[in-house]
Amino acid sequence: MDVSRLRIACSTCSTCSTCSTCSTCSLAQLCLPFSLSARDVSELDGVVQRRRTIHRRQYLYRADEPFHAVYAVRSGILKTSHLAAYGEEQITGFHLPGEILGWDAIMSWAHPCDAVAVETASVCVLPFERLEELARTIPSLQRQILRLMSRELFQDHEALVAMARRPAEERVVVALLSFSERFARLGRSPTALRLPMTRGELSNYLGLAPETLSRVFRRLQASSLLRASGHEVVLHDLAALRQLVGDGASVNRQSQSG
Amino acid sequence: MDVSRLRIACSTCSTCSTCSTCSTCSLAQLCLPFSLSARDVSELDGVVQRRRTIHRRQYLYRADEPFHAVYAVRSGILKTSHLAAYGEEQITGFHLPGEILGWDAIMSWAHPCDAVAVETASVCVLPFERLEELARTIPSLQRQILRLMSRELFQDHEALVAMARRPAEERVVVALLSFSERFARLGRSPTALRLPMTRGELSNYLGLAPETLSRVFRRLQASSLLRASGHEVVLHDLAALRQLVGDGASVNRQSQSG
DNA sequence: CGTAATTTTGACGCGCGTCAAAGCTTGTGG
DNA sequence: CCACAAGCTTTGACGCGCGTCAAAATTACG
Repeated sequence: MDVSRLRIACSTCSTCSTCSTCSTCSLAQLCLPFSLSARDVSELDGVVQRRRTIHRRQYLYRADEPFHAVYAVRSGILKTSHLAAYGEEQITGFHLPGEILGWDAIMSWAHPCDAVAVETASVCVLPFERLEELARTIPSLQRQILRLMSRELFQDHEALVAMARRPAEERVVVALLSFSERFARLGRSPTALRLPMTRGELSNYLGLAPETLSRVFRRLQASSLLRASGHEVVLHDLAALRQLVGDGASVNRQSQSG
Repeated sequence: MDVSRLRIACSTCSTCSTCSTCSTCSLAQLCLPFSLSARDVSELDGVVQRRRTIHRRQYLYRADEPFHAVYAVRSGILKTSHLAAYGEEQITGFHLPGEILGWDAIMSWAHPCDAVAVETASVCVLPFERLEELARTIPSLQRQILRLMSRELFQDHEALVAMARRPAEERVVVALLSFSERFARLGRSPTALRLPMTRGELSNYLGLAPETLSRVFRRLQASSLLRASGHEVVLHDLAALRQLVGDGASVNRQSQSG
């Protein structure tokens, strides 16, 4: 799927008129690989007018809250975390600009997890029922919604596989490479990463103790595969890192299309 | 969502004319909580005509095969398994009658995993593009597809949480309780389970060594919480098992609606 | 009924979680 | 702009849960 073929004009993004050139557009994920009629464009535009800003540590939504909308991240990073037994939280995802969260609430019509800003973030509110209606009249939008949910399923399966079979070091590298690719898609550097979440959040996401994550970082640093200081991480050898986790292509085969 | 309100007549299921009374109907998952016009019914019916039988150990589809359809399980159990690094497989799900698999292929238009019959199974082929078309004219079908994918997202997150935070024993019990509920929904006993997969498959699914699973079963048996012999497992005390994993309601809050 | 696959059992070791304490950041108020 | 406090991160010591290996017991299947 060639990103350069995106042709929808999108008024929510102030820095561009066509999504094909603007990788940080909050609606990159909803922008369609096919052209839309002017009418469709204006309707889609109408859906995405409302914005919300969520400051660091604040909730976008909480578990058990009624479901009204999904959210496209415009800037900043959010995390979704589930309550595990007992009291402990488990982070199931970090959500970068251009990504959409909230799909897991459709079934029960309530959010099954908390969504919290890891750093101050801005999101675009996409009222679900309006999106649904619109999807009926715009086939490529319907397809795109299914594609996005499908991708999330795929990614969750990848995460499950990593959790079940990979040792600590590989899990960390898998996560770093995932961030690298997603940042690259946003036009940022794939090697100089700014990870605003705490070590504790990252280790929780990976199913590790913070101490273990720290030790893994130390070891990777000793092998000069990366350099980490605070929230800045520099990956020195992407190829070597990819090789470490036994791949380079297959792990994230799906991640470029969207 | 009251199952008794299901009113769609479904010709693919020979044992009933209305899904409200037939819990084993292969299309239970697609049957809608709202009534449909006679025209809608016949169109939906047309989509689900084709069947496939898959014998034990045979593939329904393989990783990287092009995507054409999702599949509703009519009878038997299938597993979906991903290739992990290196050579090792990781089972990401078991699929019981009434459940639908294949949604994770929409994004890349190719199946990201293998689907194999754990015991001889029969599935209903649901050509995706016809389903998509139909969803445009039947809003409640569109909604239902989104709900099903949403539920799978939710369940994957639950699995992730269990994998990341629960010790071996709890993971096993969580899985057993999940099977119990799903069998119950099919009108089978929630306490006398027939688990056709091998211990190796079950342990793989749980991210454990077969030896560990065996020992966990022995311990649970010693506490007379259950009795396992071969593929037959009898749960003696559902309440105690639920308490063991710190819950009974919240873990599967979403599982009854569908 | 015999051979292969699966399951169980025991012994053992290691990866990673836990605990505790010492650096290091970050943010706030004087 | 510095000082102090609260939180975050790192380090080391230690123990345990679970994976690994090996072999016996059981089951499945031709």
